[in-house]
Amino acid sequence: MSPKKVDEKAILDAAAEEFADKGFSGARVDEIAKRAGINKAMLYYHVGDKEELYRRVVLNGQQNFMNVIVSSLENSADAAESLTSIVKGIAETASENKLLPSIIFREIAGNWKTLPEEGAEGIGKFMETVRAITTMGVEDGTFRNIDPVALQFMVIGSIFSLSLTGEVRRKLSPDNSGPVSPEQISDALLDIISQGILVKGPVK
Amino acid sequence: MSPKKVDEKAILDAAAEEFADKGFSGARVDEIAKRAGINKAMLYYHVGDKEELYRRVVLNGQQNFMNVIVSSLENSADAAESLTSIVKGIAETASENKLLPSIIFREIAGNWKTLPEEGAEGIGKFMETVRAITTMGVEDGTFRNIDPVALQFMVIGSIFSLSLTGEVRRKLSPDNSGPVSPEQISDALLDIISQGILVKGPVK
DNA sequence: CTAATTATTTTAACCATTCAGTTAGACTAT
DNA sequence: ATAGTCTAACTGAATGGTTAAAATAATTAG
Repeated sequence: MSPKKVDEKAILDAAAEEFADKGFSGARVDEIAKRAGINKAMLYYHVGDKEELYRRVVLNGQQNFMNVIVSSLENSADAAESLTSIVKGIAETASENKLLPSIIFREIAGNWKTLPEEGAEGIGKFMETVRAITTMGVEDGTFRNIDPVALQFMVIGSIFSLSLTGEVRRKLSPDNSGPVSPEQISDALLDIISQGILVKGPVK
Repeated sequence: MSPKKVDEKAILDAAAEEFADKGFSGARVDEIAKRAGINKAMLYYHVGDKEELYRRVVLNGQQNFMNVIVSSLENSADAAESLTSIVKGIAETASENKLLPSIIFREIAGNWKTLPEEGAEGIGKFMETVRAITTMGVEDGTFRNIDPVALQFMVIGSIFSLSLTGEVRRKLSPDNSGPVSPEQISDALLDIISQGILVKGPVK
């Protein structure tokens, strides 16, 4: 077995970028090859066809998120801490790696029709995890009796839309762009989620 | 000027469905024609090319949303009421009409590259409106000092992701699917947004 | 009112291009 | 020589868009 000249990671990175930008049907295999600086045929030789590229890219991204989530849970004592940690982790991961958020947003938009089997499985696992946290929080009295699924989609929908639009917002109105960095995003989100928006005490 | 035989609305409805399902690049003009029950050439004759179809469909959907928002604001006395009314209105519109949510989600995913000029403008107006509400709420002391943009994306990201995934969630786990109807969605969202998730009083 | 004429609407077949995927063979290292 | 790595050029299918002519409706002439 001789060493491969072509860096497989470079191909997958290029594919990730292209899929994130254009979606599965919009992505061009020639463009992926070009971004990776190789001949298109190499792409088929080393990785496989367009669907295989997509599968690999989705799985990679999913693994990133699952790692963050799992380690968040391991290092947290109670539900509130878990949620905080997960939100921070997701925001962080989403900012480094816009590919999965954008893919998931597209899949949501298109009713999960392009998603490979393994992808659906990973997302299912993520959903269960968040639900577990919320349920735990409700049962031990830390959280009010809220809908776990609603919270789950609030978290993911909010973080992903904030992460994906950060750059554009900053470009369009640099002074008034709202949260852009992962820290800003998770802070803003956690503040609203945990405290709500209403003033509770007597209005001064 | 003789009356047109082909119903333009039927074409736009078909286009909306196809674009919502597959996105701009995934959508097939032949499929749109088929869904509308007409010959493909008719589509070019009566409406225009693929981009024109997209433009029209996006504008239509945007108008829907703007109508809801404007009438929400007219009939509301203060910021809290406005927000409640807007959330309900958006949830309602998003459920009847999944096309704009899915288009917006795709545009967010792809950094607004496919969106026609007029579309960007409409979305900008929507953003300003929500920001105005939040700012008002903060200034009159109804809301805490929260980030308006963060709230805006929480609202839109949450409602859209909940609306778009409602069917799938119900299909996957009928008993534990979370909010599906527009009422359920807006109630759940408003509950969390306004109250937060944490138990405020002493834990029993 | 009917026939001829003109204008509009519809269709089937077609064209041109894009694009995923292939192949035959060149190059390189062992 | 042999096995693995790479490339330019190609192929076939899909698809956006066109067109020439048929069908239908509207208008006018007799």
